[in-house]
Amino acid sequence: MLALSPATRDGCDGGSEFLDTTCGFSINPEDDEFPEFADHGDLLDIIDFDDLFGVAGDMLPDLEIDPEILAGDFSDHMNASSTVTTASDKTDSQGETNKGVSEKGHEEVVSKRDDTATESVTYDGDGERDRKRKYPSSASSKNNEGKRKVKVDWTPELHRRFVEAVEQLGVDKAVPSRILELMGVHCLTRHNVASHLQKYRSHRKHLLAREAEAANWTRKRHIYGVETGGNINGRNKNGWLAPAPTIGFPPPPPVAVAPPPVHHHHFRPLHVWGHPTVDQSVMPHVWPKHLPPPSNAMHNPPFWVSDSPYWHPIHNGTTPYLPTVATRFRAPPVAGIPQALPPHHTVYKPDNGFGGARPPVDLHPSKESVDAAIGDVLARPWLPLPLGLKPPAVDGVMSELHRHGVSEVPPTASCA
DNA sequence: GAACCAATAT
DNA sequence: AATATTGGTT
Repeated sequence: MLALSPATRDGCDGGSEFLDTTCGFSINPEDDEFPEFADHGDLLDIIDFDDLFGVAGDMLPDLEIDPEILAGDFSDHMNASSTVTTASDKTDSQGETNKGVSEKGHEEVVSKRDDTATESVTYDGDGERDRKRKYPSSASSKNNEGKRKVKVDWTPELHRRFVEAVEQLGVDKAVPSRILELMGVHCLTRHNVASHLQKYRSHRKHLLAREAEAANWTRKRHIYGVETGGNINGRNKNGWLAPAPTIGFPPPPPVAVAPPPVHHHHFRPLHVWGHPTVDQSVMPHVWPKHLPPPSNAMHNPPFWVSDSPYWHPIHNGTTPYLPTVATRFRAPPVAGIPQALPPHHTVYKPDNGFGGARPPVDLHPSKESVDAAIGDVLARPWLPLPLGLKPPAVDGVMSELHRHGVSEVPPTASCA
């Protein structure tokens, strides 16, 4: 793979051999692991490769190899040094100089393709799939006369810095040039950042709209539905602060919160787009794939399953945190362990997506409403299911319980 | 020249 | 389909 330079921001971790003052990246000639990190046990923990690159490994950041290197013996170069430098001191069409990256971060993930290269090479750590073309023809075939357009690989680390910069500036005041300054990643051009910013805003807009609708839905629950589990006077029944007004979901419990997954020591790895953090392998096959999973709590029950998708603001305690739908899901109560029973399940109403007066019944609830309804069910599975949701088959439940060591099921609580 | 947005390419 | 880049406009 590329671009995992273990150099730290203060350059104190002995990763200097990987520290590239230009836009560099590390290549590992090994297929299965990243031996250059072998001496940095923490790094292996810090970096969740599955999160970063997806289980399938097909969303790996691409690596562009300097044509000069490609012209030569590729493997020799790889073996000679795990750092390959490209895109240094190049000028893009705007005349902005790619000054290169002086990586001071924990794990620099910066790469940049050079379209003048005749080949784009991807190293994804998989011998079977270690090279592939991406955007093979664009600049090579039609922009070959000296223009040096490079395609930026917005790796999670790069994006993390981007988001940090945006948040630091404020989303409204964040303009490409300022972002670029704050990021301190000099191999990017203003145009690169502008493009990314455009997408970021677009995504954010979408996200906010979605959350607004979810919040709207929640609000309607309060207005029309039954009290939903104890949001009283801004606090829920356990005394936690109510969620922010625009966020319709409860915040993570402050005490009973399970620590984040143990492999996330120093930062929560960011997603590559389209690659959810949640381990899909633990999901029931029947789970609708467009819905967030009901957490893998059955295996390792966190009470708070949270993700930090690529585009989301970084949740480091100092920056705003926008919970996503996925963050609403908590572990279902364990069979046999009594829990305080909230009064009722919410009465779910179809949602036409608009607030205000009681909406006319719409037989096509929005996806958000369905998501929220399912989320609510998962949060309070002991309550009757809302209309339209079917309980799982008893057999399935029993076998699942057996799998988790629950062989005895107490008599029916008959609270239906 | 910068920023934004739409179109286009991959 | 998602994402990055390019090009046009302000």
